[in-house]
Amino acid sequence: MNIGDAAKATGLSSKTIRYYESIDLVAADRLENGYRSYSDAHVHKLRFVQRARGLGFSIDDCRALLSLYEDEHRASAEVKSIAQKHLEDIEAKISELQNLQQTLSHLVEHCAGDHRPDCPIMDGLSGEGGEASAKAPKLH
Amino acid sequence: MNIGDAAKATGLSSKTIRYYESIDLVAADRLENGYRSYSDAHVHKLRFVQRARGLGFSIDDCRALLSLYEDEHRASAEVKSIAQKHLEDIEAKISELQNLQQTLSHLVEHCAGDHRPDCPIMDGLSGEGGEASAKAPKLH
DNA sequence: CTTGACCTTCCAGTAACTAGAAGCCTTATA
DNA sequence: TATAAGGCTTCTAGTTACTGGAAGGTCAAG
Repeated sequence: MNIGDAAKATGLSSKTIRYYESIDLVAADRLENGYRSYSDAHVHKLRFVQRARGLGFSIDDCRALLSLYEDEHRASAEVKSIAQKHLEDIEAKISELQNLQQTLSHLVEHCAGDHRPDCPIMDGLSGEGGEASAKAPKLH
Repeated sequence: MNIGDAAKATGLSSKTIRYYESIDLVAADRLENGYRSYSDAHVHKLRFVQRARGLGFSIDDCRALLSLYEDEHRASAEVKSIAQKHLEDIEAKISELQNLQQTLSHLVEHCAGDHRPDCPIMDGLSGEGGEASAKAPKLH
């Protein structure tokens, strides 16, 4: 099938599929006219990547997972280790965001939000009264 | 003071401060030798931005917040609206990540993580038995 | 034979920096 | 006074994972 059909079959855009090929993640065959041609196996790999990306795995993780996917003799420990690392990253990011959420919602709650200039949010940002952001770790 | 001292005073790197100037976020004066020169007011603005970034505000948000910061007649409602929008984004992202975390931790828990190839994580990614990632929204 | 829907490649832009190169300025020391 | 270390300058390019758009080739239908 052509790239458009592969796109429909996987939920990825044609652009994305071409991009994946350009970074040597999932290659396609070529027809005589230069068009890309996708088999069921190709589509499976693309869907695999689509699901992994949907779970937040990086492209590099996807690369590793794909090669394990194709490896008959893989050890599930290798897969698990990648997933566990990713899970830890996610959990760390959740904590970060929860910190931010706490700090921010505090500030927002205490802001009148009217026509006057007085604003606890601004005070927090300009460093008045305790370091509002002192504990807020960097995003990403 | 020179950029290096401003960096120490704000917790930002010199590179970052130059970058902020290049995108017209916080400009510095210039000495005769071409060096950037920072006053206390400059440093305050930089720290303001540093705190806002620490709370996850985008550069564009920072730009808006800075101009409100400098505006004697601002309405706190404007500040609050920016913060509230950001807070909602954060909360949305937390939910997304919590979804991923649930799905992933499920898969990870059920993976033996040994030398054998059988792997529920792989099964999930390859689409066997229910769409593991169907509900997982995109990150970012 | 032309229209429209495909397909191709290549270039640029996104967010917010960060790294590195090449070269000037300043300050301290031998 | 020469020089070496360190700080400053600008500019380019790389990071992540795509996305949009331009210019042009291909194919099926009417």
